[in-house]
Amino acid sequence: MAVTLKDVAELAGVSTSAVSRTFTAGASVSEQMRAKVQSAAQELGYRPNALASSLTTGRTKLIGLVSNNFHNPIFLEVFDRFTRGLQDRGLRPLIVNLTDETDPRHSVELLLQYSVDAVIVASSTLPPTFANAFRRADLPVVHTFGRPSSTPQVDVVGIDNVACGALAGRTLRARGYSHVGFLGGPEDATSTQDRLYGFLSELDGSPGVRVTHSFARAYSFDAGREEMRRLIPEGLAEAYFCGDDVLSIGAMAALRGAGLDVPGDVGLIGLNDMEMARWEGIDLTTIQQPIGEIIERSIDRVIYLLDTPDAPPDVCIRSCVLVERGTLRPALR
Amino acid sequence: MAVTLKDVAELAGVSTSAVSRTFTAGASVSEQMRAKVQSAAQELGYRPNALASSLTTGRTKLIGLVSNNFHNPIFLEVFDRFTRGLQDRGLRPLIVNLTDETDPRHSVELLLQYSVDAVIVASSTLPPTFANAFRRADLPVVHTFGRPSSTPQVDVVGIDNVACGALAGRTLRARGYSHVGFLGGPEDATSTQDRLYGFLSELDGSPGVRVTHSFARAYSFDAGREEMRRLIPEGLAEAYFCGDDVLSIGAMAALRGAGLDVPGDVGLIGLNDMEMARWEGIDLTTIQQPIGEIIERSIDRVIYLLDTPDAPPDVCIRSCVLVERGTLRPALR
DNA sequence: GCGCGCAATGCAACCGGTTGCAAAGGCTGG
DNA sequence: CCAGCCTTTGCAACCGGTTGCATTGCGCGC
Repeated sequence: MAVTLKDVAELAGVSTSAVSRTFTAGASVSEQMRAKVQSAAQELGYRPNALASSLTTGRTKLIGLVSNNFHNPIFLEVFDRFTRGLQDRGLRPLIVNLTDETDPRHSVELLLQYSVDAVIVASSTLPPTFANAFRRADLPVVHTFGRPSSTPQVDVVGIDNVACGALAGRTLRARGYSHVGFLGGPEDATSTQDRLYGFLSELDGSPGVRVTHSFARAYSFDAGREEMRRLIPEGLAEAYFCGDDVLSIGAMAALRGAGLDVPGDVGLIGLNDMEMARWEGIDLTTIQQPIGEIIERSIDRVIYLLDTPDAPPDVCIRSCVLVERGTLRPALR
Repeated sequence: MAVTLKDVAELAGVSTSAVSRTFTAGASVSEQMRAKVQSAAQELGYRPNALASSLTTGRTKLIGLVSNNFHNPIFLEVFDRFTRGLQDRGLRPLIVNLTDETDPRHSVELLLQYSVDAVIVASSTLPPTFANAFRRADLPVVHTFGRPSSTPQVDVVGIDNVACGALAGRTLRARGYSHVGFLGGPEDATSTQDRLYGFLSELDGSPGVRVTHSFARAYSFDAGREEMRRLIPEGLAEAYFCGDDVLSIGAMAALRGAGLDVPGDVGLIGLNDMEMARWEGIDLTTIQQPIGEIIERSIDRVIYLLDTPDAPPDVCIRSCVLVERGTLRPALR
């Protein structure tokens, strides 16, 4: 069995309170006492039980990390940064992998049972209602990659997808493409809807630019490839703004597989700037989402909410920039 | 504040024991009692506190999941399967992201503080001593993707890397390549060493087959690309067995970037068969590791160890098969 | 009608810590 | 030398559950 507070107290010949205080920052303990306790603790190899102490302190330092993006390579980066960022700050991520089968409500109950201190929902495809459910259970929650709102129910950290759509539209227009396409992610995702809206609004009224759009069933390579293969016989646009990078890479594979050149015959622009976008052989022109900043901010915000549970929901939008690589033709001049 | 057992007991007008038993499978409770308690619990929205109960039961249902592979796309699949598999069985993964900076001992202490019931170490690059550290702390541990041993200190589930190396060697020989190369992962990883050993042993004494080898600094795209670029001016082998798929893809990018054709000028064979290996445009011939089976087995084994902590360490080896795609020339005939 | 066995229930101790409160001790200043 | 204050320490209650044990009550057979 594990070494307990009591064992240490006995060995040191002091009360359990003294031992507890030795391991509690800012408690009133004399130097001798601390030394005595620590040597006893050392000798026994004592480690305080974080879960037991959570009972009285009300803090578990456990943070629920909920996502449904376990198939998108970008998630590797997201996940790496979240786990590192949390553990660097003494917090532990408790992962919930949302699959199609799992009932969303179930994840709320689950995280409540483990008394997580807060929840991070990391997904651009989950509806706002999902994050709200945690809020209703009185859990601080941050929706990372969520849709910005002027009347937010929960904290949101993310990007302005409408602006990204517009940026993509502007970029394609500047390249002189006269027929551009939007090859979106799942139609019901808010990120898809917003990007399309921005894209269309930007190009609406641009003389001589025709815009078409369609949707892939998911943010995935296969979905991008399938949708592009479907489009080829129907007649292609000159360039596509794809839902995200992995979708773009799928679309690129379909195009090249059909003997078409990118960017010679068809241009592509993605969104995310995941690591793979830089790979030689892919070299995708894309809109960069500042993942690192978004995640840092999400963690900082979650920590703030721990001490300020009643803080009004805040929305933090980071701006995106174009990363020029090799899948669009050069700008007109 | 959250609803507690006591609140429910009060509302239902029964003892706290009765409420506790209602939520404990196999406890002695009458039907009326259960109904009464459940309706009270329902009314208050009561959820038992898993952490509090762990104090007396000694079970947290938390499983430490430790890895250092957060940059390899294969880990997406591994991670997805582990988190799903565990949660489907009512267990919660507690992630530890091992970075170069973090002291390995720290992760032991951390998981002990959270009283995890067991630990899964998912990595082919961590040394066996790492997993042993958990064992010494009396935690059941399974080393997934670990090196098989005839005198294991901990449970291991994985593949026979020596056999994989041999399979790769046989495959290349059957294709009639007369100069083959091993482009391994990090030299200090046991998986790299074993694959090289199997590869060399298999080809040793094959008349007319010359073998060279070198190592990339990591299992990553960039490392594979770098190493292949370094090899190009030095003179290439006709085909390479690469440390894993992502390394192969990096090597492929370097070759194609240098104007060489795969498999026309240089053949490639990888290991893992990650999702990306199937992508059009990659179409990598590779040795398939049965990830799904390995992970299922790891989880089953961990669950077994929960009830049988003193079970002698067991080694489970799954066999690998060649997946023929488009990066090797056809077999001789 | 009585004794017995069994199922259902409550009491209270306990899991491993934390913390308010009061007592003890040391130090200060007068 | 004493009063008073502050620091240090221990006691005991408590966090939210679980469980061994004793008690109660019921149904049954004779």
